[in-house]
Amino acid sequence: MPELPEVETTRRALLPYVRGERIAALLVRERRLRWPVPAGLEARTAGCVVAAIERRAKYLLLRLTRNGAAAGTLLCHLGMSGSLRVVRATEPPRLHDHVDLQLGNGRCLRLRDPRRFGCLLFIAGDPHAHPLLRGLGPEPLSAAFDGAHLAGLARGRSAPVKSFLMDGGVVVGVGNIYANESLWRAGLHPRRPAGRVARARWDRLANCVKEVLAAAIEKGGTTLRDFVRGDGEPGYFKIELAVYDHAGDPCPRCRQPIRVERIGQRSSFFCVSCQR
DNA sequence: AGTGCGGCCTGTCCGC
DNA sequence: TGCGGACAGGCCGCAC
Repeated sequence: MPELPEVETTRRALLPYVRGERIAALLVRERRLRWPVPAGLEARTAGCVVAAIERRAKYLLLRLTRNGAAAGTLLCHLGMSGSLRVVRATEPPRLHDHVDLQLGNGRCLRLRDPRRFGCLLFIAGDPHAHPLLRGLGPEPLSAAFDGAHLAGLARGRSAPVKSFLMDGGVVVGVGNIYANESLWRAGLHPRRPAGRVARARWDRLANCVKEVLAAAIEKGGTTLRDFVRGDGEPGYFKIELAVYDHAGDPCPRCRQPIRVERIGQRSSFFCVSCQR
């Protein structure tokens, strides 16, 4: 399940193989993703150069140029089962390999997404003005994300702090796993109403989010080779998780058993003893 | 405006 | 062993 660290790891892994390469052809085998892959995308992208790969939240942005001038952006989201890999153009596609971006260097950027929660869209103008990106909160690892930002938005909000933290308008890239881990690290009970979190605790939470995500990205760097080896699965890395999927296990801090409850339709793992 | 929830999908796991 | 059902997940879009 690609969360922000996985998406960023993917971006870094693809960059050396894709940046500056010409698109020989775009091949779409399955258009039915979260939104249909736009008709005519093949013609729009063929001959373009992938000038850069950026990331915004969990979206990857492939900046295209034609004759050196901006020619639009491919916007890709991996949903929860998606992966992007660089393979040799001759490698036969497997089940759920929906899109190939065939490159001039004999390689191929291959999108695989069994559950089809992901998307591949084209944006002609400024991608950050696109409805999907326009309303997003700050990047969690940027300076704009801090305790003051969280405290300001939380004023008067009754939603559980966990739901608040997973709201993309508040901060991007904090999915269920990292929300659980960050709240445990910060000692915050996931059900506490966001409007009733003391000011100093927002500073702590912001720092914990940054630490958890940065550590995961660092871990991802150790498995970069898996992404281009072209044999098996895209090497999602294992991260040591303190609470997520550890119901009943002892809390690493106080040894009390980890509880699991549903908050906002999501499984929430926490320690009743040291999260308040 | 804020909040909660349904729906999109398939692979995996569990119990019968 | 085979089968059905629950569940996991991000996140849009709707209803209140």
